[in-house]
Amino acid sequence: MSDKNHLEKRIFELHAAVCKTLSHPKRLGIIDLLRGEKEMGVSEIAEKLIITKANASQHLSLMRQQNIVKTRRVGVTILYSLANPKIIVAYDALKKALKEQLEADGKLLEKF
Amino acid sequence: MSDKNHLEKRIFELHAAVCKTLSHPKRLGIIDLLRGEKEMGVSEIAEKLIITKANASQHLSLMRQQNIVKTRRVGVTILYSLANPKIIVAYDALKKALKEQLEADGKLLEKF
DNA sequence: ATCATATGTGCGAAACCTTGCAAATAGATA
DNA sequence: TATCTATTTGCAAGGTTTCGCACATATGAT
Repeated sequence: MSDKNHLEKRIFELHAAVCKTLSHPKRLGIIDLLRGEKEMGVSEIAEKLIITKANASQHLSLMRQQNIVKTRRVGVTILYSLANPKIIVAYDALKKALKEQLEADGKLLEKF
Repeated sequence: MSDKNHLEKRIFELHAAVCKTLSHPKRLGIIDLLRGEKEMGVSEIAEKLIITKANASQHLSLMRQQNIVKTRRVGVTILYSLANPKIIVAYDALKKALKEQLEADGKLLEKF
């Protein structure tokens, strides 16, 4: 029991760590940019999200540590892409749950 | 375009806010306790997670603000339950993605 | 080797999160 | 009303996150 509880605790911690990485609007924006097998360099990502390159690099670095994105070097640029496309499934499931919740609350946003 | 971008930004912010709420081990523990239409009082939750009642109440309050849990009063105790069971779908999807990632990394945890 | 360009890193300030503890509240029941 | 119990809230300490800025590094081309 102590063992099982400890394992469960570890799992919650890992799960929470990934959620935490997903819990920033800019990082969600990055995931959305990269969905569908896309690859992008830091500068392009920074430009589309309207943030500094350094800041984009910081977020990407965090996401790489969590194995949410992976990198590939092509010449002088580093292309980022999703390391685990299944993350998108969770991303979409949460978005769907939120959408239905908003609709139920009458605060519906079309285009969601 | 400015409008669409702004809306998207709002959506990322909402999505991120919910992710943030899900990004704490104790709160994931609470969700896990409440899955499957279960209802529980603050004291019982605090006891099972081995945290103080005040702390459990603090986490629950945060989750109620995000409409992740809802409450119902029965006599002197306040029963908490999941407000939006679809959140569990996202929760499980992420867990599954993590599981596969860990297995691919060779760091597999059985019982996950 | 030197330069130009694409990324990454270190640092400090401000904002934010988590916790325990003590005190406050809200119903229920006598 | 007085009181009991379950829950909530206020607060301060300590920790973490995010950001911009300046600087550092890496690769390719000249």
